[in-house]
This record gives sequence, C-alpha cells and structure tokens, in this order.
Amino acid sequence: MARKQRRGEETAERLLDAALAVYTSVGQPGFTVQAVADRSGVSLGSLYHHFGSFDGLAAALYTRCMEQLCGETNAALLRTRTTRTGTRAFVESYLRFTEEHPDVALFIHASSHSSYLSTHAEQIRAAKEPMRQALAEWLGPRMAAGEIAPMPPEVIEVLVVGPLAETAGRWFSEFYDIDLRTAARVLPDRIWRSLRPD
Amino acid sequence: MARKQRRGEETAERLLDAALAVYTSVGQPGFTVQAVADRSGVSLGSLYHHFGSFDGLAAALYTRCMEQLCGETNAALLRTRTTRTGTRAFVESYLRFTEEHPDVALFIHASSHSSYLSTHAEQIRAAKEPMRQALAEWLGPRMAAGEIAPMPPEVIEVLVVGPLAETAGRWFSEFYDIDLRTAARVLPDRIWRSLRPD
DNA sequence: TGTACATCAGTGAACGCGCGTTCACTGATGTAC
DNA sequence: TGTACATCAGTGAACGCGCGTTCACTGATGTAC
Repeated sequence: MARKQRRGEETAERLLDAALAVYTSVGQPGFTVQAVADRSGVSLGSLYHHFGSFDGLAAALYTRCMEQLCGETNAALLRTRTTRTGTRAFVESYLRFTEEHPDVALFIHASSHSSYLSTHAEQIRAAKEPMRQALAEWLGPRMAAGEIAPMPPEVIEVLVVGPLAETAGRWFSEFYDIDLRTAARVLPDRIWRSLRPD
Repeated sequence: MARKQRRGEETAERLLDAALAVYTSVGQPGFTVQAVADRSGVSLGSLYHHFGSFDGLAAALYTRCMEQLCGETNAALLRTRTTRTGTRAFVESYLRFTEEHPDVALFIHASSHSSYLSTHAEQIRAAKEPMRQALAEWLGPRMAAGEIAPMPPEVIEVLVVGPLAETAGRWFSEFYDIDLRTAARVLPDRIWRSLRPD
C-alpha cells in the first residue's frame, strides 16, 4: 500500500475518520466497507487501493487509535518525576482520554478479539513496539531501584492497565453503571498501593 | 423458546456444546449456524426451534459460560472466612478456571462486544442478577465493618476483576506473553493490597 | 389400560440479502531530459 | 521552460459467495377421558 502523493495521504485519513465515525454511530454490525466508503465520499476502488482489504483498513484504524491513547499515557509518565506520581498520572490520563475520546477508546476495546488483529498481526506488533519500548525505559530503572515491589513487568502492566481497561469496558457496557470521575478519583491511589514496595 | 420435553433439553445442550467447540477450533470468523448445526448433528430447523436465532444461541452459551465462571469464584469466596483470604481465593479461582476451561473463558472474553449481548440484554441481565446479588451479600457487611478501604463497590469490583480479565485477555492474545501460574502467585497479594484499609 | 389428539421436537432444501472484493478504466501528479 | 511518460490515485458497476433464516412437513411425546 505505497502512498506517494499527498493527495493519497489525505484520502487515507478521510477513510480512517469515516470508519471511526461509522463504528461510533452504528457499531460493529453496521461497520462495513460500503458504509465507510459512502460516509467518506471516497470510492470503493480507492479504499482498496490504499488499504488492500477491509481488514487492512480496520487494522490501520486500530493502530492509529492505539497510538493516540499510548501517546497520551506515555506523555503523562514523562511529565512527572517520581514513580508514584508517574503511576498516578498514567492512570488519570488513561481515564481522561477515555472520557475525551470515547469513540477512539471504544474502537480499541471492541477490537480486542477482532479478526483484523490476527490477519495484520505483524503490522500491529511493529506499531506497538515503540510504545512498549518507551514504557520499558520508564519502568526498568525504577524497578531496579526498588521503587516498585519486585514482580515481573507483565504483572505490573496488568495491575495498572487491568482496572483501567475494565473501568472503560464497563463504562461502555449497558450492563454496568460506573462513573469515570469517581474512578479517576479513587483508582490512582489504589493502583499505586498495589505496586508500591512495603 | 419453551422447552417441555427432556429430549429437547438434551438437544439444546448438544447445540451449546457444539457451539463452544466450533468457537474454540475456528474462532469468531468460523462461528456460523451451519458449522454449529453440522458439528452437533442437529438440524438447522431444530436449532431455530430451540433458540429462535443464532444470536439467541450465542447469548444462551454466553450465559452458561458466565454461570460456570461465577459459580467457581463465588464458591471460592464462601469457602473462606476472612476478607483477605476471600479476596485471595476469588483471584486464585478465577485464574485456575481460566487455565482449566480456556474454551469457556475465551468465549466469555471474546463476547464482550458482540451483538448478541445487546440483542438479548434482558435475558443476560436476568442471568447475571443472582451472581451480582451473591457478590453483594459477601461484600456488603465487610465494607460496613471497614475490612475494605472505603470506596464505591463498582470500583472494588474493577480493582479485582480488572487485573484478572486483563491477565486472561493477554494470555489468549498473540501480542502478549504472560504466564498464568506467575500471575496466580503474585496477583492475590497485590490485588488484596489495593483493597485493604491502612 | 387403551386410544385420540394436541403439542413439542426435529428435518433439510431453498431463499434472498448483503457482504467483501475485483477490474477495466479515466484522471492527476511528479519527474526526466 | 516545456513536453512525454510512468506511476499513483480514484471510479463504480458487477460479481459470487456464504451467511442467517424460513417453511411445509414428519415423527415423538405426553395427556385427557
């Protein structure tokens, strides 16, 4: 999917914007090539020229959404000095992002078991690598310095991201009733307590 | 979908078993009425007689899976005496269930943004009610007694279930590499620390 | 206890819709000389 | 600076496949008298 003209870049962005808008307004069942093409005003052929397949478009949208969210949370980490304030800032920025960009956050969450994640696994893995790297660079020295209780980094991630993802998931779900502001007030401290050394 | 003969009951179970088997072996994209009917040896017409629609069957399967998981975790809660050991037992039983019944756990996780959850919302809500009730009865007195740090019950749930669901989700995902045994060793204590009062 | 009858359970060929995808084509853009 | 040409970008009608669903029907089960 070479893209060598500015015109093409803009068309691709238009398609991604339209795809997110379609997903937001009609959800998974209405998320079809036709709907995205119609909404964007771009032809089907052009969509295929840029993304190769509908799964390809969805994977590209997922990547873009993921980069937005991780961009926010990583920036929050770097604005702080201590491990404690960094963790709290991460938590707060995740929840703030969810509230400010519910469409983006929903697409990320709803994608977790979609076919395009596996059909475009390599592309997505490559896009995630720098974000994972940035997180590792922040975490590594702090773990080494004993500022976090000793445990594997995957478990640390799960302790932080788990409650956040679950909160967002339930906020989107019709089966639960959770308030993001309440969560943002309580979770930063509680999550930090699950990480801190004695 | 009235079911008034034992024969019918057995057929419905056969269909649910087949549906789970199909989902496990070919995943979301291969999860179709035809595949389920073929695998079960039951006719399409009979499937529709019992479940009304394919979404109906999926919703019934989701309910059955959910009841299995919650049955385990609630039983674990009731086998213990203190708030701390109860929380730890909940965490351990959730992860044990995931390892012992990966097919059931995967179907639950993958269903979270599926259409059948909303098309059959009332039925699912009704099935979840007793489990929610049981949890509330365990939690209520312990919160009142100050054995858990003061915060809304939804946030407590999210602090416990969040890391568990995220662990399971990553274990199923090809993008992460997390070990369930490691999680089961570390998480009980860490999650309890996020709940306990000072 | 036997029989008639209503209802439940099960069958499978057929249908139609909507989905992702293709393709032969035209138009726009950038570049080499 | 102008022109020729290769490549990129964009079009939209058409296609075929596979999906969920229907329906007219037969067979099994339970029940009332």
